[in-house]
Amino acid sequence: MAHPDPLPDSSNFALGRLRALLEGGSFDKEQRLPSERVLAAQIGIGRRALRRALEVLEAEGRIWRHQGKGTFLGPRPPEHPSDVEDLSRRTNPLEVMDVRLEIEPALARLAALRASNGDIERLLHLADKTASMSDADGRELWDSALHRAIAEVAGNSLLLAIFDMIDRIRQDATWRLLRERARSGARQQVYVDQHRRVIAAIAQREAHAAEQAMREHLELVRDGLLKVMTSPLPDGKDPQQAIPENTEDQRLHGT
Amino acid sequence: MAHPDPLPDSSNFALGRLRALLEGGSFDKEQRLPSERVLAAQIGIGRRALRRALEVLEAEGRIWRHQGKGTFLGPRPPEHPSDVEDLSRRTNPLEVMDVRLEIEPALARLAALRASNGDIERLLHLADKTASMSDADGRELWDSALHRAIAEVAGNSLLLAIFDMIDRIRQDATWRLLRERARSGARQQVYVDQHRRVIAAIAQREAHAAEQAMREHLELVRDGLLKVMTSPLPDGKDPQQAIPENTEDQRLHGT
DNA sequence: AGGCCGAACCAATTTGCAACTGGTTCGGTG
DNA sequence: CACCGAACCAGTTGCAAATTGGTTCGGCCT
Repeated sequence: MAHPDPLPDSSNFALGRLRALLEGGSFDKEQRLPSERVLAAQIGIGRRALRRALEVLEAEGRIWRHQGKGTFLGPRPPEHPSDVEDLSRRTNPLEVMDVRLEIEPALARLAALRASNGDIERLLHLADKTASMSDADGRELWDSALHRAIAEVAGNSLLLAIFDMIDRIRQDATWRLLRERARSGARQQVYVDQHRRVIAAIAQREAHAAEQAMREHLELVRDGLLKVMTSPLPDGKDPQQAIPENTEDQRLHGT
Repeated sequence: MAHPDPLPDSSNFALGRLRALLEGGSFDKEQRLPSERVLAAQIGIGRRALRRALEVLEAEGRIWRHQGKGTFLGPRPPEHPSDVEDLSRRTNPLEVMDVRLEIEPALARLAALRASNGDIERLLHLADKTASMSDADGRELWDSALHRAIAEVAGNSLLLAIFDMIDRIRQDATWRLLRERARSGARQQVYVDQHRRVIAAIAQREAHAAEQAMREHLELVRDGLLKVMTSPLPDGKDPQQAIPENTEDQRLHGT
């Protein structure tokens, strides 16, 4: 009886009954099955026996179940991964920077190709705002607004949505402390200059220059982040405590 | 009095009063202002006058407002763009394919570097399932599950989240018809072969081959999409009606 | 003892409703 | 004419109730 294949239905009446329903394509062609309580009553068996049969079908990949939702036909759909809280727990700042280095230079290049004069005025205004902020919190807000404005100007709605997802993770409170330290001191002025260089390239419609300027900017941001993460704090605190475990470098194109 | 600068408060008592509050950094250092009704009562003016003053402040970028939420200091945050319905209305299949061509080859390469034997078994099982489906709906489901499994194996949580966003848009009902046509006929068998080639490269840990195989697969999918979109239907229907206006080719790296 | 059923409870999700917010219109007042 | 008060519309949030799968328990039958 130690048969490795769980298919024989001989030992289970409910399983055969369920398979018949599934193959029959019932349920109004919807993917959702009735609730376990209803289904058990329909077949005329107990809920415990029904669940044992459903476990088999789920293991075979014919159905998938989720607490609070129901039981459905077909392969299990992806979990909703856009929750910023969950996601910012699973990823880490270096992953984020690698993806930003992949996305934002392309956005800057597209922005250079499509920016109107009004767009450029708006970017300059945001750059001024960013530079004029005195507190770290204000800098973060306006810096984010500037980078997003560039993404808007690029005119690719899907890339903009991807940027927004990354940006929301970036602004998560967990990493605020880390980024404030990476942004502190003389680095801030360099960032301001780099912002202006990106916008200047966009204003002159030099796509490649804009792409390169953005890449240099983000590489400096990443380098600052790396230094903060790997070097100990002057007062002795351990910076690693704020960083999830997965810190390996994952280049996207370095075949 | 056609002064271009909207700053003079002389004509408006409420505006000066509001500016004083904003500069004073009140409101418990929170970004949220009291509701219009409360704020109007505090200042001692009517709601209509208050709103006129708030319009000026909003145009200057000092505050932003949203119905149902409230009035806040600082730059306007990005609208939540992860709603699949809104997003699939704004983007188009070609934008999606361009981004997929940017993301998924990288995922295949990473998957080749990190796949365990169990992962590879799972990918093969999904490929078999995809190939065995007889109806278009089933093919779509299992094809999506296969591509996502590769993204899972890649092990970069942020890229996985980005893939999921794209995939949810891809599965939107609006484009179902279009993709079914692009997938029809002999093309289906080629897709099956390409899937197996990608998985074979992953199984042999050949990162570059996996990346290239995935790129070729997606390029063929995009070409099929292009043909369907640009050529008229045999029965005379206009395929353009299902496609938003923004159909220009937006390469991400073709400087 | 083992298998099954009914019932109850837990936990995650969806749904519906009430409260609140900005957006708008209307009539009244000085 | 500018302003106010009030009412209503529309979008958002928060919370409680209902629903669902996940789990445990006691009782019944073979």
